[in-house]
Amino acid sequence: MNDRDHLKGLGEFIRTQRELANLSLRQLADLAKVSNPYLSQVERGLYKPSAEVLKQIAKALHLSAETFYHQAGLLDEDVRNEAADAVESSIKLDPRLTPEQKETLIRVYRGFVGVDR
Amino acid sequence: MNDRDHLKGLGEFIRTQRELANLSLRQLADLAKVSNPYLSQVERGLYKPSAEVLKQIAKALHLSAETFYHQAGLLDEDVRNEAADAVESSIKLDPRLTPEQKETLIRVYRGFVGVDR
DNA sequence: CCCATTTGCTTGGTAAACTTAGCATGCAGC
DNA sequence: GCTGCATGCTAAGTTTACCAAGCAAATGGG
Repeated sequence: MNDRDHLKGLGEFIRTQRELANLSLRQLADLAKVSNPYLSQVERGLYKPSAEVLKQIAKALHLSAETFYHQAGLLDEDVRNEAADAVESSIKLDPRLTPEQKETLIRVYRGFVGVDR
Repeated sequence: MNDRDHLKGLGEFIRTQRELANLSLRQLADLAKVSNPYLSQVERGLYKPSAEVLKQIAKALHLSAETFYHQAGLLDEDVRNEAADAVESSIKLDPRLTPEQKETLIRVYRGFVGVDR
């Protein structure tokens, strides 16, 4: 098991978030005040960004720094799979969703993770 | 105004905590798995430790990593829509989902709640 | 006193984070 | 066709986090 596997995960996570925000690599790099080649390398898992860079990226994407630290494995706690139930329960608790929409989302989610309840 | 001033604050903070715990520099260095010269330099504000080192130090001192990140100025911002974003962030953190699946789920979710970011 | 141990620090080096300049492709308008 | 601009990437360099070895001052026991 490569030590840098979780790094790659972090990079993919950043790239996904960037694309969800419809930002180009250069745009995000400017917002986060890092060079674009460096961001490129981070997203491909070649380097692990410092916490400050993570913080800037988080800010640029309007996400919490905690989210990124967690993804980067920088927050000590529990590698528990409570994350799985977190998706379903947060869906169930979201007041903006109708019951039908909740059901749809959970179905899609379970299809992805292969849960069979 | 020197850029390293807040760094010095962090170093002093670490040193204070270490002394409060009655640990020698070398002892804490061992616990945190860093070299003792390096810890010495960190405490005097010469270097800014990575988040991982901070995490190890926090653990060794039985303090929360958040405390240190905050002290290091790595955590300040953005405590906003915590509840409203619960669905999205839990999706993002779910290790069983591929980036593509996360993207799909979030798109569906945003479609439902009518978010436009 | 002497020796051992512990304290924090300096020096010199390596590896990795991060930058600047530039390359290649793709797409818009002319 | 070109031209210009945006995209992401590579190559080569600088900076800095971090380590191993070792040094000087203090402490304490014999």
